[in-house]
Amino acid sequence: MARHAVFSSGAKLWRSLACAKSELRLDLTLACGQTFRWRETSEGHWTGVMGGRVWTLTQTEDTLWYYVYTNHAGGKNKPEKTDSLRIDEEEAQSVPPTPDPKVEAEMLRDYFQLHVKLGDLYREWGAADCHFKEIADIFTGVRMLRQDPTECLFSFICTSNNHISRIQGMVERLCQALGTRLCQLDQTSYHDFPTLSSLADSDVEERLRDLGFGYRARFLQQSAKQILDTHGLRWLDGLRNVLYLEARDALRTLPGVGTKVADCVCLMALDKSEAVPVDTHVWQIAKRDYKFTADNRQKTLTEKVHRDIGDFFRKLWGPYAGWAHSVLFCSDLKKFQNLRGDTSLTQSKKEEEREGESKKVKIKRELDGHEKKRKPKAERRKKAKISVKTEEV
DNA sequence: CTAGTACCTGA
DNA sequence: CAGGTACTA
Repeated sequence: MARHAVFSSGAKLWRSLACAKSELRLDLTLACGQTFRWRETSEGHWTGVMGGRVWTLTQTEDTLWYYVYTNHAGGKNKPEKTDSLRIDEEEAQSVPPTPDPKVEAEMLRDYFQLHVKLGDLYREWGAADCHFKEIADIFTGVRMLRQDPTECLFSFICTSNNHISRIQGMVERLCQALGTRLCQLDQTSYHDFPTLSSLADSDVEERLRDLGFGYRARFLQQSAKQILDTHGLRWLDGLRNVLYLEARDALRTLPGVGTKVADCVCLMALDKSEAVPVDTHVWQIAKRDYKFTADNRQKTLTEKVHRDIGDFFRKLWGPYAGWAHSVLFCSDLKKFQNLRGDTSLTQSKKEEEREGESKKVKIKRELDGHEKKRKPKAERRKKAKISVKTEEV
């Protein structure tokens, strides 16, 4: 049976890419909640599915090492159930992985967006924001992935009212139930992310409910169906070519996709580096570390708070605000607190300040205050027929 | 535009 | 309650 590749016992089977740890930290980038598809299969080794292939990644100080698995699950590599005719046109998309070092290196460069010089950005953010500077030296190399739009969207529909560990399990079950099987390594089988048409099948809601998806099961199936019925297979990918706010509004017409999820997909899959996903957690960060106070002490995360916090961070960090946000987000995750040294002390000091609730510094924000009025979701549906030029391939 | 509430499930 | 969204007052 095939095993997970380990660098120390077969280094010559691996390929490499020059990439400093300051530009990319696999552990932080792959486990900070932007993707739910990678696992640390042995120390420092991360295994997952990307671009229809199974990879194991590891890194040394100046090098990113990768191993691509070629052995398929032989014969029965279809999803458990396929009763859709539309499958065929999609299968053309998932290229059978013929090993090609050039292609694979390029896939990685694209996935990790290595053309973006993270070190330079860190310096800029640190110069503009002293709190960021405190964090930056420890949480280096937190990089935005360029994920597949379909995978990103449907993964994040699962995140509502939910926590990371459970989301990971759900996404795994989703792929297992509806995705093409790629290979098996040790006891683990790896599946591709389901296609839109397999997600749109009418029995999907019930199947996913049985798998513990709760009310999100309906959202997943309905969103897939709505995309195929009213826009088409390539629509999501096409949103990479339109402006941030247009893509965001388009996504929000889908069931189960609100402001937060739309911003996640914009940032993580649609090349909108300025998108800042605001959840309760980010709101806490804004209040605690940036003394951000909404004008009238909002109780809930309203549309206005979303916009104000997003604008605040964009003004502070600039056009890559979404990337900077992910660094702070990562640094605040419980599972990474062990990395903090001295800063955790200043951190707990800040906690105390928050308890005290004594001094509130109002931050001035210029509000353009002109947002288009929104219709109820059901009505918006048809209108979202924004024609989008699909990407030339 | 804000506030409240239901929605699945498992800690 | 948890990294929300949809619907209603």
